[in-house]
Amino acid sequence: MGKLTEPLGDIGDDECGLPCALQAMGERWSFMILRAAFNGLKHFEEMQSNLGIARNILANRLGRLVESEILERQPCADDRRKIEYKLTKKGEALLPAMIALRQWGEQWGIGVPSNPVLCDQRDRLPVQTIRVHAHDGRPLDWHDLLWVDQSEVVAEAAE
Amino acid sequence: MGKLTEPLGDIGDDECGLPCALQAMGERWSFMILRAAFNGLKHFEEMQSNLGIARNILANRLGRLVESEILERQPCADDRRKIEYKLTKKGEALLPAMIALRQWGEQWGIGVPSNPVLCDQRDRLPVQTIRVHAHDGRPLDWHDLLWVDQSEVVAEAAE
DNA sequence: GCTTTAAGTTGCGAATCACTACCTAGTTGA
DNA sequence: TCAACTAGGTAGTGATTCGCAACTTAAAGC
Repeated sequence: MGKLTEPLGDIGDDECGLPCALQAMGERWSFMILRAAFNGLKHFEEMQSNLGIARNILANRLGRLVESEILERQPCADDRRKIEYKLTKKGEALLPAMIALRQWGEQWGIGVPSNPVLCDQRDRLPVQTIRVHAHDGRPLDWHDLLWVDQSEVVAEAAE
Repeated sequence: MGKLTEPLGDIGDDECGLPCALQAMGERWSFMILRAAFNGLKHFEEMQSNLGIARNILANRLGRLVESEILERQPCADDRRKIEYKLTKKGEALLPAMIALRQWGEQWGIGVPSNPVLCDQRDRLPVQTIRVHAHDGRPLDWHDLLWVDQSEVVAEAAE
């Protein structure tokens, strides 16, 4: 039977958040379902027809996302056949990761910014490309980074 | 048969960069291999023992990442048995997406910032949490966002 | 030469995927 | 009230993929 507790066979977590994130989001369709949720799709049939995913896989993924508390599952009041899937805070927190991935795809896959463009509601101007920023706001690249042991960091940051 | 060109059965791309990104990065181990690359691991055996991934899967994933031009494959000059996998520019550009995912895992999975902490080399202070920013730098949440048609955006941005 | 090492490949059983058909509870409407 | 329809699944089936272990090939090292 489908062990729901450990979908990805033990990706081995030292003390890194990435394996942990992949535990919840590492499967093929997870990001696409999340995108659908961010785009306002709330119901099973909606997602199924929109994504073209197999019904049993969608059911399985939705169950897993609910179990991971990325989505919330609540029966509709007005039509008790319907079930509404909505993003939790934890789910919403995946937005930067999703946008970063999307932007990478735009830039390196499709070649040009895809349509529609993600904008700020306030001024309708496109959002920035997602980057890593230093604490003072400077954008950083890979070669500007360093892994520091937690104890050292706390000491210095407390200054 | 192993069509290498389309690893993830047709995730259906409207005009979004996300499906495109998932085409290259959507498989179980891809992010873990990428993390290894960012951490300086360059060789097959190194990655295999470090990640604990099956040899054939690693070989397959590496081939795919090279094919997607995320990694570059070059024989070592000093020891011609060895092959060096290194990140391309395209691969390095995945850093923000990877860090965003790692930070999400830290915050919502493990619960606390994991060890070691990612810092700026310059001042050894931790980097910011990755977020979506408006063009003027304001951090944005999901509800602050809006999808705008490209034609409209260009017109307004040209101002 | 003989052994070791790096980077794969092959074979096989187990798990996962996608496709289609079926099921069940709630709703509509005649 | 009873047939038809709809939302959200489950079941069965075959094709892929995964993970493990064993084998291969080519280059060093001694």
